[in-house]
Amino acid sequence: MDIDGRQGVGHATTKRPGNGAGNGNRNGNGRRRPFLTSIGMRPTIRQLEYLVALDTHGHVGRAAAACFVTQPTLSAQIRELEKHVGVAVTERVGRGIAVTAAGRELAARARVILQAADELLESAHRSETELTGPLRVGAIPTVAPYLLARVLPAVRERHPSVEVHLLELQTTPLLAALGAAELDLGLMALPIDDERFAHEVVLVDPFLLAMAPDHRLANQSHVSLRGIRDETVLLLEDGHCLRDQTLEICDRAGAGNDGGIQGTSLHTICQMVAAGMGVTLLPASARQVEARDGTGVVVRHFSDTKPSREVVLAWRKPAPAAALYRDLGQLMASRLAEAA
Amino acid sequence: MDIDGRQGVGHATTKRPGNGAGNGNRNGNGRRRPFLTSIGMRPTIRQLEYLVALDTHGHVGRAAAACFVTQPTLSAQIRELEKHVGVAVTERVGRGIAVTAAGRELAARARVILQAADELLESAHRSETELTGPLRVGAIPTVAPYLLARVLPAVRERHPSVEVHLLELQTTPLLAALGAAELDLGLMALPIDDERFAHEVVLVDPFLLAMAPDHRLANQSHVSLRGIRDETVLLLEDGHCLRDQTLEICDRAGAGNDGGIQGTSLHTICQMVAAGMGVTLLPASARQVEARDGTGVVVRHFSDTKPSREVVLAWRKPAPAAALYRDLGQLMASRLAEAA
DNA sequence: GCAATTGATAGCGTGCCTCTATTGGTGAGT
DNA sequence: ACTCACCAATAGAGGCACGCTATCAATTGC
Repeated sequence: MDIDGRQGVGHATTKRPGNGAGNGNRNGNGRRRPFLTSIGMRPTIRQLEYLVALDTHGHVGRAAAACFVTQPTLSAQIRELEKHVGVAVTERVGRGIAVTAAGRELAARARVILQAADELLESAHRSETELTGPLRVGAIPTVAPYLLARVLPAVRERHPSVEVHLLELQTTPLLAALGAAELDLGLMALPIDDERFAHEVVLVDPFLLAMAPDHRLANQSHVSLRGIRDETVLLLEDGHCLRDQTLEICDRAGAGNDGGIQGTSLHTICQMVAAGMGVTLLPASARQVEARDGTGVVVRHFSDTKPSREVVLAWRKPAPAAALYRDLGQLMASRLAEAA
Repeated sequence: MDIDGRQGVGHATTKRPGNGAGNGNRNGNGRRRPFLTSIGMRPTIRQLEYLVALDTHGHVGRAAAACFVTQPTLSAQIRELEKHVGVAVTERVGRGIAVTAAGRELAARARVILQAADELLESAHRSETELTGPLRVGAIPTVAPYLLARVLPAVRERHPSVEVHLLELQTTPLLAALGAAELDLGLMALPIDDERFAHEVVLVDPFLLAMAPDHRLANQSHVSLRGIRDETVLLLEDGHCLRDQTLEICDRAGAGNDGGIQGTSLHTICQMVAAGMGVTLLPASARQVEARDGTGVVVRHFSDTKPSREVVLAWRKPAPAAALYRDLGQLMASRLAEAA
């Protein structure tokens, strides 16, 4: 269905039944509405309602009463519809009327259309308290693999008729897409230095120190931040916010980092850790996936400071569904909290 | 979908966006249109077109141009739609707009509706040259079992999108139903003494004399009409036009008929004939079914006069599809002719 | 910072939809 | 056979809503 497409439906002589068209066929640009276009050539919803009522009651007067209009009104609109579609839908029989076979066919189709219109209204009404339709969600790569599986069920449950489209993007392009309304929601980490966006914290995600099981720090139950000063801390490649957060923490720990080794994903980094190439800061949310038994990676909590990142659900402040987004963020937070 | 039914969709505060309602909510009977009814609460087709255009182009100006209206017009209608359905479909982003998730959902539904409306138009257009929809056909019992199977394929072929509803009725109730527009077509035998109906002869159906194989007339290749004077001619029960036609032919042959034995169907009559209870006049159209090998019934042509009935397709003269009906009758006639 | 672009708003005109009142036509009752 | 009741179509008038032009507010790009 291309609203712009001109389809070769005949009937060049018919005039649109439209609603108060002013001068109708011209607009300011001097462009002329071509006939043979699908715009404005369709019957009115109202006419379809009248047709259905007429088919249902088989009686003009009662059909009009059912539509809460007078009999001449319904008669006129039915005649208008007949003229417009080029086929007789009624036939005088005795002192009443009968609906023709073509009319019954059209009425059946009209019922489908009215039904669809009602469902559209219902859907719209649902949209006031519930997310519906295609919801485009962006998630940063260090969050998507670990948290989406845990929060999406909640989304589905709270908003059954939403259709989630996922996109994995790094923070900067994610925010750009969010700002351009190419995305509706972002699942990412603070900070977000942009006044256009609001957010709800869904998880405070502590960093753990990940290392090979035979690492010298592995025999302690906790490690101090200072302990990583002399370690090779493996980093993600540029663009990942997790890289920046890791660098900042290393800086706080007084550890210089040359940034020589870069991994393309957290999973890759962990495999390098398992290979004994170094340690890394692993978000606790990734622990179950990346540091479970058999992965060759173990984690240790930090003893003194508790470095962490805040994972948030973000959206454009003026988004009409902002309230729903915030509720959704809170729901995600509670689900993640009770899972812990 | 009951056009009359009040469905409990909330939104009592919304006002219909309707088209020039005059005083709108009242009609002459003093009846007041209740809120919470589905009548007039639906969005306009036009608004749906605008919404689809907006979703397609993501740009108010271009969407308006695609709809051949000015930008303020489209903007206003979109806002009207938003007010009406109670949900925001656009969101300002930068100097342009974006369609919200709810708006995309509504647009998707709107596309379906517009598509259905286009199909309705196409269907209506087809109805000008082709029968569509539920076609209610009545056939008399002495025609239905023998001719329907031979003419229905032609109907299906010529009018693929018609849905034939069959009813077996005797002539009188058939004409009554046809006159009351409870039927669209009748397949029956002449005469039709009613000026309200037109007809097209589809078959001249000669009467044959049916008898048991060991009957005294069976050894002749042809029988004369006089030959049935002394025979017991089995008759259908009252109400069948075939009974009246048989009686008239017997009268012409000078045969008195007491009408003592009556069969409920032609098939029953033939079984009685096979049992040697008498002879009967059998329409040639029924020959293949009722007098084929193994039925115990044989037929002989009449030698002198050629009595027959005319099977016709009948319809109300003012029926809008009268021309199509006549064409259909001619098609049936040609199909039956080439089958012979 | 200025100009161009985009969408929203204001104000106005036209025409379609709706109404009331009436006519034409059919069917039923006396 | 005539009259009355019923039904749908037609005529005429009015009001609201759609659509237009003109303008403004806001944002982006030079």
